[in-house]
Amino acid sequence: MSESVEREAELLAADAIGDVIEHWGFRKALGRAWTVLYLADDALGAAELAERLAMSAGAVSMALTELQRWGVVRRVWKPGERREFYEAETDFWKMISRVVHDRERSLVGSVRERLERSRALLRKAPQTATVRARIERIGRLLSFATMADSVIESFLASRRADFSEFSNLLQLSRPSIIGALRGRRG
Amino acid sequence: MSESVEREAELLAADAIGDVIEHWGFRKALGRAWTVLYLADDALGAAELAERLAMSAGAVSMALTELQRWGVVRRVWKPGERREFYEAETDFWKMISRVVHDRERSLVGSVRERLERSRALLRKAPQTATVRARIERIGRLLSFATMADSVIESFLASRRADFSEFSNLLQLSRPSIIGALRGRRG
DNA sequence: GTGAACTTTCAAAATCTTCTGAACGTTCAG
DNA sequence: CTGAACGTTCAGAAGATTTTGAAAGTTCAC
Repeated sequence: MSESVEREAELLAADAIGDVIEHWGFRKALGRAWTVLYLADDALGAAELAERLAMSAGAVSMALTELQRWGVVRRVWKPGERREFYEAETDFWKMISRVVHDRERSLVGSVRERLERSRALLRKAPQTATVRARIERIGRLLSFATMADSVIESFLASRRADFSEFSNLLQLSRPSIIGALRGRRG
Repeated sequence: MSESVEREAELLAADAIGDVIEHWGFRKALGRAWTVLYLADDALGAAELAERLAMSAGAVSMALTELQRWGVVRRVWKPGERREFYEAETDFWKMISRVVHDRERSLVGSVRERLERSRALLRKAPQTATVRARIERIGRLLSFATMADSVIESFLASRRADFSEFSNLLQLSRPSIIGALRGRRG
C-alpha cells in the first residue's frame, strides 16, 4: 500500500517536471523519464522505466536516446549486469547551459540570418518612404536579436547560475538600449 | 515587380519571427501576423492581413483575438471607416514582460504546487532510506523552482530590460546557491 | 556457432493541434 | 426594414507529432 503512495508521489513529480520540459519545447515523456531517474536511488534499466511510466519499450528507448543526446542522462555500466542502466544528470546548471547553447543559439542565428536577408532585399528595392520605414523596423528587430544573442553568449561564457543576482542586474538602467527597446512607430 | 520583392521581404521576416514565437510556445501564425502588422506603415484591417499571409478569415480572426489577449496587438479605430484596424505593440519590453508574467509565472506556480503535493505524500509514508532520499531530491527541485520564481518576480518588478548587464550578473558567484544547483547524488 | 536477453528502429496508428470555410452575429447606410 | 460589409465561431478537415508494437539488431554466455 505504501508502495503505491510512493508511486503516486513519483508520478506527480514526474508529470510536473514533464510540463516544465514540454514548456521548453521537448516532449513531455522526456521530462517524466528524467524525473523518475532523478528520484531513483540508483540507476534504472529501460524496463523499469517502462514499467513505472507505463510506456512502451520503444518509447523509453527513444526518450533515453534523446535525453543522452542532450547530456541530461548518462548510461552507466554495472559490473556483472548485462543490460544497461541509466541515471539522471543532477547538475541543473550543466543541463540548462547545454540546452540553451544548442537550442536558443541556433534559433537566434537563423532568425538573424533571415532578417538580414529580408533587409537586403528591401535595400535593393526603390527607396520609397514605406520601404525606408520598413528597413528601419527590421533593423530594430535585428538589434533585438543581436542583443539576445549576446545575452546568451555571456550567459554561457560565464558558466555561473546565480540567478538571484538578477534583481541587481535589472536595477541598472542603460537608457540607450532601453530606448531602442521601447521603439515607437515612427 | 518591386511590389513582389517587398512582399517577399515581408514574408521572410514574418516567418523568422514566427519561428521565434513558436519557440516560445505560441502558434507560428501569431508571430507572422504580428510581424506584418509591425512592419506595416499603418494599421491594417483583418482582410489585408488575410491576403498578405494567405490565411483564411477565420484564422486571422483567431490570431488577432489571441494577440490582443496578450496585449501585443491593439485594435484601432479609424474615423469614417466601418471596419476595425489593428496595429502591433512596438515596445518589446512590454510584450516580453507580459508574456513572462502570464505564462512562466503560472507554470512555475503549478509545478511548485505539484512538487509540494508529491513531497507531502512521501512525508506521510514510512520513512525508509529510499523515501527520505526522495524527499530530499524533491526538495532540490523545489528550491530550483523557488529560485526560478523569484528570478521571474524580480525581473518583472524591475521593469527594465537591459539584458546587456547579464554578464556582470553572471560573474558574481554565490557559492551557496551554486552548490545547491550542483547537487550530486547523495 | 546458437539462443536468450536486451535494445533500437521504424511504419502504421493514435492523438493532438491548427486551419478552413460556411454559417451566424452585428452594425450601419439607405 | 433590408442588405451589404465585416467579424466571429466552430465542426470537420488537414496536418503534425507522438506512441506503439513487432521485427531487426546487438551482445554475450555457453
